[in-house]
Amino acid sequence: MNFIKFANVNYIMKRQVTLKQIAKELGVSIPTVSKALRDSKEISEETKQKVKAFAKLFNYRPNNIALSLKNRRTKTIGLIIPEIVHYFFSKVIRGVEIVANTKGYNVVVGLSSESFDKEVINMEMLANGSIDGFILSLSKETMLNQDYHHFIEAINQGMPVVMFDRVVNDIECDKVVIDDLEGSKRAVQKLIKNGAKKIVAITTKDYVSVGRLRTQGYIEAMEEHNMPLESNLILKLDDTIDYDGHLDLLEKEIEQLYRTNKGIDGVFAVNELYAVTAMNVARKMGKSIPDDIQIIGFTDGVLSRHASPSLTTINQKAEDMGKTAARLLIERLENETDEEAYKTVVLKTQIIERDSTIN
Amino acid sequence: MNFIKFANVNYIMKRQVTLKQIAKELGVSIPTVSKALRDSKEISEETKQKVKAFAKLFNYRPNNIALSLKNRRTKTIGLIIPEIVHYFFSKVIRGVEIVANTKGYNVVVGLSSESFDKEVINMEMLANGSIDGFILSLSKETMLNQDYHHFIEAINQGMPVVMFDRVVNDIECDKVVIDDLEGSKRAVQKLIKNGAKKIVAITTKDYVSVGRLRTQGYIEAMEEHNMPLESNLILKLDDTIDYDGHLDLLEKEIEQLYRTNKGIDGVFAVNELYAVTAMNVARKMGKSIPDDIQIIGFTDGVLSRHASPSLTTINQKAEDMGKTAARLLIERLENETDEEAYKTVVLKTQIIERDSTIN
DNA sequence: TAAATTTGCGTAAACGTTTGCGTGTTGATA
DNA sequence: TATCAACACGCAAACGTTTACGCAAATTTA
Repeated sequence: MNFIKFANVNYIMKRQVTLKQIAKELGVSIPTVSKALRDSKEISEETKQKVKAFAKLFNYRPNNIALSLKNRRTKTIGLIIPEIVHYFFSKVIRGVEIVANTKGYNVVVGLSSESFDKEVINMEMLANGSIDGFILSLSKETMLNQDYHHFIEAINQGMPVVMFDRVVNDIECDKVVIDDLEGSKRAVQKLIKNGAKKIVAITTKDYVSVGRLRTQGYIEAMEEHNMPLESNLILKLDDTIDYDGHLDLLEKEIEQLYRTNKGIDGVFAVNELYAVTAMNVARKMGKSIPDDIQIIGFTDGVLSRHASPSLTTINQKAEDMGKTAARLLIERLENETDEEAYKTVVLKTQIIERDSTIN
Repeated sequence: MNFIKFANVNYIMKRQVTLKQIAKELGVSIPTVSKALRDSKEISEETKQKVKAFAKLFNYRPNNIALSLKNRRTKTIGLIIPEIVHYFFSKVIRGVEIVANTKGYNVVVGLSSESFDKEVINMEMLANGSIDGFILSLSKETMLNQDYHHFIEAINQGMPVVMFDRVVNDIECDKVVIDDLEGSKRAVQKLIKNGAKKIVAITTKDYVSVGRLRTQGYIEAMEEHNMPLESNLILKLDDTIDYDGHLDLLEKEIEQLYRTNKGIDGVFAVNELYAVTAMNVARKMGKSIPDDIQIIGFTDGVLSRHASPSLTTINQKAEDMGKTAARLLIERLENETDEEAYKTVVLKTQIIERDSTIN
């Protein structure tokens, strides 16, 4: 007999009790126990009482794995994200968790670390019966490679997939995105309306789908207001993997941008790291925010909120995105009906006004 | 027959193939297929070839749930954390993921949201066979309640538990913590050595174990240097749940602290939110950092790194903590040996020098 | 050529459930 | 008292694996 000790008291270690053990102990069959616990009318009141009492005493809980095997559904969602130490993605996780849990689902998280191979491996680890469906956002490498066979295979095997934020249009599955183009357009319009004359965009290379759309939003807003649209006003940064010194390089590039383009008075950045760095560099160069330069960044995260002055941002709706993705997936898992109606939900962004713009 | 479509090509939808189907197709028994795939010498070369070819063609993968049931181990770790939109905890997750994945484990994440009930519910959802062991950090409410029955029950049922960061000493299980006391002591010593004469501590209420220890570190350092130790130099904040306006309140309290204690020239904060807020408030009051006031915060996160000036911090070793916890758990899961030797691993912190102190 | 061994496969049981169905016992009805 | 329904339970099969064991056929040995 095994013991465990707490506060100097020894507790008998009772391994998780099964139907079999209850049945044996009570001298009935396993199905009888099962039925008694599920209140089947096949079983007499007396037996039910007995079984229930015993089950309660020994804290019986049906083994989830056995149920999963029998039901051929695990009530578990696989969530693959490119990076977890990241405000946006951790908020998405939270959204997924909240909806999943209220519907009785668990969430297993896989990290691709922006790597194609890890994305594939993670999906393979989960696709063998461990989960009922995927929620995922593409790694940067996958976007570069444009190799989507692992998604196709998953869908192919009847495993529903919901993509969010970084999606691939060609694949037929449910998707959740925000109005990247519209949102950036409004941000740039706000800078223009606030009187900015020379606005730069700090963005990523075009293979990042959301980066491309946000850049496009900047361009359209500028064009519609007949603002000077020069290619050197658009700084496209290579944000592959964070390495040490990444931040230094970022600062240098932005400083360079300011120096080669005198008179910049507006900055539109596609993420909050770029925005806050743009602000810090400007301040080090003696500029005042928002009087000399106004700044708006995408993604409303901790950096924006706690920067000084705080940053005006476009809310990326991370938690909503997670919740929506989870709802879409669970709906598809539980309604075998409307087989082929894949949806793409577009979430509306809004501008959170803070102190890096004139309000 | 079902189809899926990609790039305008129809693919036949092949549901995950099983041993049974392969057996039927090849006219052999299920065990033969199983053995063939596992290269058993009971099976002839010829049959092996045939089976393997077929399995490869149909991309056979053993069903994980069935394996879990048979082996009575899921190769899945349950990770319960109080909050996910949080630099420290998301880094811990990453650490756990990395180690878990390299050892063939999955990680299912549960969020307690600092709530006792959710912590219990999450553990119950997972403890019924879904996972092999827990890694967890206590919710604030649990620390307040001091109700640990759910941990005891888990351990009681033979489910190993590893606690990290916010641990409870009375429970016998593996633990990973950092040298909170030692680390804070060194931080405060640094401020003293740098010439600070009037140092405040901004900390949490004492029921938060790590807060208590860090406060204790401050006190010991102050005492050892014969510095004035006044109770109004220690600001103990109630950091239960983030509600809207939480930040405003925080700023007010800190401003109050500065106003009632003239001549503060050193701040020791137990987390980076407090540190960055202390800095922002000081700056708004016209103080210069680090010339007028030097600041050191616990936890080396994004806020500290991207604040301006950047914050000197104590590295909380989040990723190491996750990795260590995962290693401890997996070791216990895989070595049935050394039954009762529970370990507590203490990770050493170090000070990351940045611009909020004179270096 | 008979006996012993090896080879190659199938059977059965197990992991922990649930559910359809069969069956013996009880009590009521004719 | 014979017949029938209702009751209360057990059996079997199923989910997808793995593994110990049994057994016939093929091969080797004496």
